[in-house]
Amino acid sequence: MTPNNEQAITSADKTFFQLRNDIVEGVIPSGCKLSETELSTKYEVSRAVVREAINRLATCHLVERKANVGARVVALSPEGLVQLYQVREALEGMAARLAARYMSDDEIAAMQGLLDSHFNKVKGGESYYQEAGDVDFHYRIVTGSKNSHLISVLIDGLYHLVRMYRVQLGMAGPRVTTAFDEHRHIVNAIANRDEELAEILMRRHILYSKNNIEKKLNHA
Amino acid sequence: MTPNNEQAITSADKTFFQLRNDIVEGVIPSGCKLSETELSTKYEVSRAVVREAINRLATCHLVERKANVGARVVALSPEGLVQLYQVREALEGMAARLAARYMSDDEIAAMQGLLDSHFNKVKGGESYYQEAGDVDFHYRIVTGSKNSHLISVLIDGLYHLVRMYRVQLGMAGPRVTTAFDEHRHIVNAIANRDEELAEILMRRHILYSKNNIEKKLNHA
DNA sequence: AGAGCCTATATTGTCGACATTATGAGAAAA
DNA sequence: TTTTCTCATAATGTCGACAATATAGGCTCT
Repeated sequence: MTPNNEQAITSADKTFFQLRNDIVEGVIPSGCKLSETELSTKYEVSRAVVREAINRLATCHLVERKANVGARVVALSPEGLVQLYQVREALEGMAARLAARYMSDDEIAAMQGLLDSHFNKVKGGESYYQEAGDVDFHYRIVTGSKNSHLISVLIDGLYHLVRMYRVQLGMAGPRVTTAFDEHRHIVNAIANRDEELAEILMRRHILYSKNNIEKKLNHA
Repeated sequence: MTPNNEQAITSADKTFFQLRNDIVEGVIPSGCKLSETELSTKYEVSRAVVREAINRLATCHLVERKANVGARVVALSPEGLVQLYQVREALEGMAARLAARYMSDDEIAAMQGLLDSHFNKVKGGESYYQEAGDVDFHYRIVTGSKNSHLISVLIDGLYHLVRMYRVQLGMAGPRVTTAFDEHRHIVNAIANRDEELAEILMRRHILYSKNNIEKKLNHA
């Protein structure tokens, strides 16, 4: 489960979160049309709140909207995945660089502790912690950048799309231990305040990750 | 003037564009509260369309919205500017890399021609073409990346904020000839299909640009 | 007088109805 | 049979009204 700091206060929030989850998890399949009236009856809210929720989904690139026509859930494609990871590489590379610059010593220590616990769990066979651990790791780096643009684009936007690809392509995925090693090296670079290395390692990490997921996509 | 490919078809579009322009140009000052009822009477549209427009402005980070309270135009700050340029550096660096990979020879030739014409104009003393030329240059690189995420985040989002800083800090700015040289080198790298160099040069170009604008901001 | 509560007011959030636009079925003409 | 025009229908876009919430000002109590 993705870290849930965001809490719904308005009704549109709730609808947005629910819709987003249903789309990411594939409950609402890719390419499906989102009818405002239909959803408003289904979720028992006004069409206005459904409309606002759909607009927000559009800014996340989870749905595509055409004026006077409606909104459809985005189609997943190899090109879309490549483009997504190109942006991730740029943005998370910068995030790692800034994390090396701005994270407090305490934050770094906490992240190291997190990695240790994950390592032990994976070593102990609890492989289902893998994705949560990966998400948590990237999440901390991004927030560690202290850059609100970076944070919002990645956490509010791209990460949900990434997860959508992962879920709908059935990525229970291997690459556990190797990813952990990469995480470890990145954290070390950050702990050493080596901005350059942190960025490079993060970019390579994401490139590997892309290649891994791409392989699966082409075989499916 | 920023390249206007986007055309308003719905009434909410028109209101959004108008509001965005008024905010960027400083007609609606930084930090100002955006009252839905007030704007709806002013622009002679329903509150619903104003609401939608404000929501879109929020996704551009041009206004900040709090539930049950309202929206305010973002405050400009040195930290905000630095963060903005950090993201630009990452994203446009990647855009230059991808432009070197994906732009067609025709597109590159056209961009070289554009630079030539700008160079002649600036040499001829028409320095007021400077900003339009700069915008056009960056615009072409970004679209040349063929990456829809990159394009939307930069062109629909960050560029308006960048322009807001420029306008409201009175950047008629120098740095004309040096920026042209940097542009020239970037285009050369792209023409040579040298992805690595294109990215590095673009990142440095944006760093210089940031330092230049930062200097002005601290003196003001 | 000052602190805390409470009410009045204005703003945002939500709703249902109407207006406008896209789309498909069906009829008429070639 | 195919094409094109028309129109019915269903969706989105827009609107004004009502409900819920935050804020400011005054009032009470100490």
